Amino acid sequence: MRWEEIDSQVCSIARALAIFGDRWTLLIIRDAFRRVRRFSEFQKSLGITKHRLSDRLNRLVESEILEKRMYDENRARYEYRLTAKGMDLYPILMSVVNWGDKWACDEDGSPVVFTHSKCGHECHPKMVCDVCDGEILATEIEPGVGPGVTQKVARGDCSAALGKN
Amino acid sequence: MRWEEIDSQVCSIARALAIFGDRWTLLIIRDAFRRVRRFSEFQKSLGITKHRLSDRLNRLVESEILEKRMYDENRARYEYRLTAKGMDLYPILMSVVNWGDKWACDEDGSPVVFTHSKCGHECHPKMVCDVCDGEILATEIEPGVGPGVTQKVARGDCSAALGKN
DNA sequence: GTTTAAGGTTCCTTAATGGAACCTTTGATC
DNA sequence: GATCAAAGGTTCCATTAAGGAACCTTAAAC
Repeated sequence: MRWEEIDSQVCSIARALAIFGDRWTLLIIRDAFRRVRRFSEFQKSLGITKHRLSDRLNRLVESEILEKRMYDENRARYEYRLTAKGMDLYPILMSVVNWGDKWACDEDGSPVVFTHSKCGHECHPKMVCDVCDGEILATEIEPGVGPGVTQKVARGDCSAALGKN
Repeated sequence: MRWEEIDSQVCSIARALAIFGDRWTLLIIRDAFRRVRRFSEFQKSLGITKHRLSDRLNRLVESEILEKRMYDENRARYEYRLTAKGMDLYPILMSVVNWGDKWACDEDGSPVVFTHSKCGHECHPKMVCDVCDGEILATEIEPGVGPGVTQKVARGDCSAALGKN
């Protein structure tokens, strides 16, 4: 299978990674959350080539994760801002930060700390079950076939074997 | 900057993505959580070429996310299993699933649903503040410079400008 | 003694990336 | 009014990564 075909898998991870699972894209999104908005700012922050940045920004606009907005009519200058779809990527970045802080850090500690303005405290986000509020652990979660598969099988769109994905 | 140099940034996201932020790697980890363990199983599940899979598995073993364990002494057959460091990637995958279910799904719904064995209910993981238990929203989190930067600046290891990263 | 399977490696072609140079429009500078 | 710089790109080319097929090795299976 080619990389471009991975979004044909009936899997939310594969479909999501088809959008932002390549080099640079998540770093661009990280910068967008830091209020980086202009082409040259992204380029400076990332050190990516203009060509590559242009390509990635266009793909993110196509995917509706960023929107391109003109901020200077005379000079046709644009900025890129997160859409609602893009803002929803926040928990992904936070969980990456958490992992990085724990496993990819030097002895000095976390480069960035986060304050939860709602409660006023420095916080370490954690993932919990929306039903019982218990922390999510890999060993306590049992995956099962969902409607995205059963519906297709019922219609004969795909074989039952796809349930694995 | 070259992609291989991104882990030189004083940023947990960059350091983490240097490990698993390329094509295929997170999908391999996804499969590992599904109890895929053998070379041929990964290959079958992903459709990736043997060459590429070999490269990615070796890198994951080097990064101590997977460990290579012999399961047949006679034939020198190995399996790849998640380490503690690898198991800790679970929240990242869950947040990717959540996003994919919401934004990269067809009308049929989620391909996979998750049951929290601890409470017995189907659950949708959410990210909360470990202090006040309120849900984490991008607009309510204020990032600040952490010890990973201030320590380095204090020692003169890097300029104060790095605080941005 | 020929096949088969697991778990790779080698070799070659095609696609993605990195780096530099160049382009266009406007506003500022001399 | 000519020149220069900045934003926001595009073009071109060399290098690196990915995809595909063929091949290798070992031991068990037929």
